[in-house]
Amino acid sequence: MERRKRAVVSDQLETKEDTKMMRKGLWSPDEDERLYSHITHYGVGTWSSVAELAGLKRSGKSCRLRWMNYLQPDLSREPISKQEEDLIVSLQKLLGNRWSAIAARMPGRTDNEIKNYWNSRIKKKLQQRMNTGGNYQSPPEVHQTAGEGAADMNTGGNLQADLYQQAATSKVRVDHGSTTLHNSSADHPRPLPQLPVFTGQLLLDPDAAVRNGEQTAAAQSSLCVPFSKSHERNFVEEYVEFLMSVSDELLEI
DNA sequence: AACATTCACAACCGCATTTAC
DNA sequence: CGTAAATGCGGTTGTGAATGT
Repeated sequence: MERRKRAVVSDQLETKEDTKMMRKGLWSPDEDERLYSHITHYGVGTWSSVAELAGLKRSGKSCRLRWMNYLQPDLSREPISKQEEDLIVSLQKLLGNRWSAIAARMPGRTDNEIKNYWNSRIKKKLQQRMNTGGNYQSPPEVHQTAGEGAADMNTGGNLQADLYQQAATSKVRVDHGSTTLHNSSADHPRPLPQLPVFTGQLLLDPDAAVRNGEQTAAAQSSLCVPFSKSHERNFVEEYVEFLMSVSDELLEI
C-alpha cells in the first residue's frame, strides 16, 4: 500500500514535470531521428538519461514506448496475417489479455500492436460471429479496473483456475508431478515432455482455508507454497511453451 | 462540399513489479 | 532491509484518415 502510494506520487511528479516542460503527443520525424540515432550509437542506459542525452523534451517512459513500439529495427511492418491472427486468438484464449506474453511469441510484433489489433478487429469479429449464431466462443471480456486486476493478483487470479479447468476438460492432465497426453485415436496415454509442475496454490493463505474447514487438495498439499505473481507468470509462461511445443491439436482447447 | 461517424493506431496514464542504492 | 527510482504492463484516450450521409 505504501509502495503503491509512492508509485503514484512518483508518477504524479513526472506528470507535473510533463506539463511544465515535457512534450506530449505524436512524435515528429526529428524526434524519432534523435532517439533512434542516440540508441543505435550509445544504447539504452536508463530511459530517463536517453531522453536527456538525446536532447528530447520527452519523459523516459515516452522514449521507451516510442522505441519499443515503433523505432526498434526488428519490428515487422507487414500487416498482421491470417495465421498471426489465429495465433493471437489461440494465445489470448490461453493467456488472457497478457499482451506482452503474447507478443513474446510473435517475433516482430509488439504488445501494443497486438492489443490494438485485438481491440479494434478480432474482438469485433468474434462478437459478430456470436451475434450471427456462430459457435465461436466469445473472448472473455476483461473489463478489469486496475483495482480488480490487483485483487485478482492477490487471490492468485482466475488464470490458474482456468488453466486447471481447461486441463481437466481437455486431453491434457495436469497432476502434481505427472503429465500424460491421451491420444484421441488410441486410449493409451503416452508420456509427454516435462510439463511444468504447478507447485503453487490458489489461496492467499492456505492455513486460513484449513482453519475455515476448506479441505481443498491445494490446502492440504505438502506442495503448498505462497503463490506470488512471479510464480504465476513462470507457470503460465512454461505452460504455454509446453502447449505450443506439443501440437496444434492442443492449441484448440 | 460540409459535417458526422467510424476506424485504426499511437500515445498516455495509473499502477505493479523490479532494480539499485 | 527499507526506500526511491526505473521499468513494464494493460486499460484507456486522443488523433488523423477514411467513409458515410
